[in-house]
Amino acid sequence: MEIVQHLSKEKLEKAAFILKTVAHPTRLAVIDLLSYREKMSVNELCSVLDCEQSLLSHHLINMKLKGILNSQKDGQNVYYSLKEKDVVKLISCIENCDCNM
Amino acid sequence: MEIVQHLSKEKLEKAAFILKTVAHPTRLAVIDLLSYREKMSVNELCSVLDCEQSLLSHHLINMKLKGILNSQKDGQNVYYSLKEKDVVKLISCIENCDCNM
DNA sequence: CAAATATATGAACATATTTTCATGTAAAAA
DNA sequence: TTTTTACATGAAAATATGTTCATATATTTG
Repeated sequence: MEIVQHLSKEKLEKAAFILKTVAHPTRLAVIDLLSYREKMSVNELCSVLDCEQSLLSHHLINMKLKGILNSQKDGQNVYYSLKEKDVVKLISCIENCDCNM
Repeated sequence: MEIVQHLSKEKLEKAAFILKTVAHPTRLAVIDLLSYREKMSVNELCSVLDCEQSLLSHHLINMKLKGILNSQKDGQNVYYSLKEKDVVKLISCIENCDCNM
């Protein structure tokens, strides 16, 4: 009886890495919003999400760094958009789960 | 121009919560293994995953607590199985993502 | 019953993540 | 050209998570 893992250590680490950068209410909300609106400025996101500017900035920059978001400067504004659109699927995927809390 | 979030704070928090408990290489590996094998004992998981017993136990109990796993004692062994099978989808879902690292 | 095996537990420690706050920079407006 | 607006940055503080280690408990075996 031989049991082997079929997912490599690298794949597991990459998957965990992506999941971790998504696993936060604010960041999920950003992803969700950007799945409906092509792009949004930091300010717009700030007010919709009711999140402090600096904190949101940290989140956005982090998500960009990790390949999930894109940013594009236009005048004073910086518009963020989804780079990795597949992450949106994670949301609908998780909505079916019925885990305890 | 009115922008609203369509996901409630509760939904976002629940989703982030589940994603967080999944977002770890070892825990992902457990989920993956249990998607192929109905159930596995702590010992089996330990050796396949090459993970220290106590550490794995902590992970398993945590996942059980959070509604992802089930456990069932049989003699000296404790068999863990997937309770929330939908989480398996997260793995294939994430495998398509192409984020930077 | 003593020893061995399988698992759990909890505290201490290490590390990582999140949040806050004060301040910096660049563009636009007054 | 000062002020305002939008955003970024970085360090400190707060919090959460992961890991280790020593030990406990239950079950089985000799």
